[in-house]
Amino acid sequence: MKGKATSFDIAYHAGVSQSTVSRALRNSPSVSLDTRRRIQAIAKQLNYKVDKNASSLRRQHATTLALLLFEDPTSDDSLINPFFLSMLGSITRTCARQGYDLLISFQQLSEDWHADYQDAHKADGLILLGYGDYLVSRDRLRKLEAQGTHFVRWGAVVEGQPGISVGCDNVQGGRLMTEHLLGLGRRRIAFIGNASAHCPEFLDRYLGHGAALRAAGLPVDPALHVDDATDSTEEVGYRALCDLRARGVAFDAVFAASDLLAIGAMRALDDAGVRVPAEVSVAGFDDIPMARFATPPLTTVVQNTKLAGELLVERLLKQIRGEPVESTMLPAELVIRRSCGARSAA
Amino acid sequence: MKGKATSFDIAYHAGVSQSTVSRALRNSPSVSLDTRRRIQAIAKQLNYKVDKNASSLRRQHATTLALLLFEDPTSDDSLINPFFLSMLGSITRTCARQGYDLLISFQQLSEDWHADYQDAHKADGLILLGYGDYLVSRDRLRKLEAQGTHFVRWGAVVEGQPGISVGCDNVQGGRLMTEHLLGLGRRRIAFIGNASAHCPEFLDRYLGHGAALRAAGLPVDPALHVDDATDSTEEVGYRALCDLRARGVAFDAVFAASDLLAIGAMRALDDAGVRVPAEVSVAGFDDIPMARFATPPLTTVVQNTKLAGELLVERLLKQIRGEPVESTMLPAELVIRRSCGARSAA
DNA sequence: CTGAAAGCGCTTACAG
DNA sequence: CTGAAAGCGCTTACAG
Repeated sequence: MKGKATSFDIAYHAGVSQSTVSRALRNSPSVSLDTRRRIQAIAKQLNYKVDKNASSLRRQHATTLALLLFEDPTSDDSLINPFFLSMLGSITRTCARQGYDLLISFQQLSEDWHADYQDAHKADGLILLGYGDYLVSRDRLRKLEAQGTHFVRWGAVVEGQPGISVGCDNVQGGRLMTEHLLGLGRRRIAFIGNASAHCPEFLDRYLGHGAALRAAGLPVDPALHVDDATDSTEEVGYRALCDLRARGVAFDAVFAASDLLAIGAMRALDDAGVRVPAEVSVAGFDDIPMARFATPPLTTVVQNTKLAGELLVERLLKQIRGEPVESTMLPAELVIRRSCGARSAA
Repeated sequence: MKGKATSFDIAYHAGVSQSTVSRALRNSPSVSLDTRRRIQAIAKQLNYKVDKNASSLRRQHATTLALLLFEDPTSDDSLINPFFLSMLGSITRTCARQGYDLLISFQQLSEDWHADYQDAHKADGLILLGYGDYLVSRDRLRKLEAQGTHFVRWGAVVEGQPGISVGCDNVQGGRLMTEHLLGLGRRRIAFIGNASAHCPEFLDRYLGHGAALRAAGLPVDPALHVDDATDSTEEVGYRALCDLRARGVAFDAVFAASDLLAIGAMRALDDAGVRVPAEVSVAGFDDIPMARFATPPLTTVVQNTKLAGELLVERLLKQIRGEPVESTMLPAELVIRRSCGARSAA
């Protein structure tokens, strides 16, 4: 027994042909139960595993998915948006449950991430995660689609976008949060987050925010909008809040388009001696693990990442099988913590 | 052009044999530069990628590594220790830089994780991450070693352990932190974390803690040690602190063997109306991202996860190439934040 | 510097 | 229910 055992070794030990071994190991009913059992026992005993490369090559199917996490070129080398991390667990486990292996790669938005994985037959399909400029990634998505690559992405469900997405109902999330803030008696709500096609998720959250405002008969004041916050980092949130104060606009609440932005904003508020939530309410979006450990604990919008991961994998697998699939929107839900304060009156 | 292009297609277009195409694409100097360039250009134009399965099968080398994150069976389905997450980025990037693909899988400690990946020729080696009972995993490690599987693990560097490890200098980290606490005037330091061979990392931290105590001429009081904290979760930290208080022992500091434990302990302290750090100092270990957002921000021990990831990959690759490798210990460093308070005197 | 040929370890029609 | 044979798409001695 030098090197790994092959199906020929098993065949020899079992006294059958190699083809029968192959069938038995795939549990083909055309092999008698007895033989099947016997072969499987020998395989186990010899510690035999079907060679994945040979099998994939022959079947033209890798039984592997690739998870591509793409980040802004600007972002720090070691920084991963903690939000995606929560999804990672769910995706990994769902793949395992389905018998698929998962390749993972972190890509700069600038790189040629659309290539490789499926072309080289490494994976049967791609799962795409990552913020970053949507208008940049859209072209890549189109190319992927043109090449017939199977892929699903997490993100805003946008009309006429290439491929299919699973995303949170960002409009609803934005609306719910602003309604909550209004219910708390807040009237001048600053919004931090770029609201353009570059950041469709932030845009939707802003749209929901505006809808809630208008429904309450309140104006949408552009002076309260920090529109140049495209990246989701604490630094950007910090600066956004400083800008807001530098402009001299009055506000009694801050709704940040992500938790990281909100946490940065809270720190700026603290540095400026503004009390949260006594003077200003702060709200975020995502419910990353550290949201509950912020000071004060952050009120935010949860997205069901467990379900999201499952849907992403399931949709991709369906697509690979040639079944029809559609984009899906997951409901958003508020988590009320202390950063917005309590209702002022009954 | 139906289906993906193969090397035969390229050969046809270039007017050479398929073998020459294969050589040219691997950049073999035995093919004339001209021909090489021409073939590479055609390949690019046809969007050709070498089939990884065929290549791996033929070369008997997958150019793929597998990252196995193993967790306690007890831990929540979606919970991943945030500490490992920081390492993930570094590992992924290092693999990419070396031209290796990375498979990822989360395994329950109870599963047969030692099998599969290398036997099925999916990966050339394994990277093992995860706390959990070391005495349980050790047997698996031995089996891996007996099978000739290449692997490296993150964790305590233990005398006579199977395989090689990259880990933090936990003894040093424990010593530094206790010295810091002592320097702050604390004398009754509770330690949360199981100190046995089941948790060699916690054990080393405890050993360092004890060494610092003894060096200062202070006793190591077993009453101050919560020894049944084997899992690294906030809940366990919370309970540990409650136990400590229930026992009625006095303490002016808590050194938790991990940040998650420390954060749980701080919450219990807060619930009990004990002020941190005014009445009790709290320290952790790991420096997970949320440590700085805890209330108060947590003083802890940083481990260089970027370097750790790089070393893990580098060691594994060396091992695969048959070069000699050794376990390595990374230095530990304190991050002083507010949870321990300031020096009482000058 | 290039080509013809063998073979990596499987899976799967095809024939019996 | 089982076996002999072809072939998945490469890489690499071997020969020229």
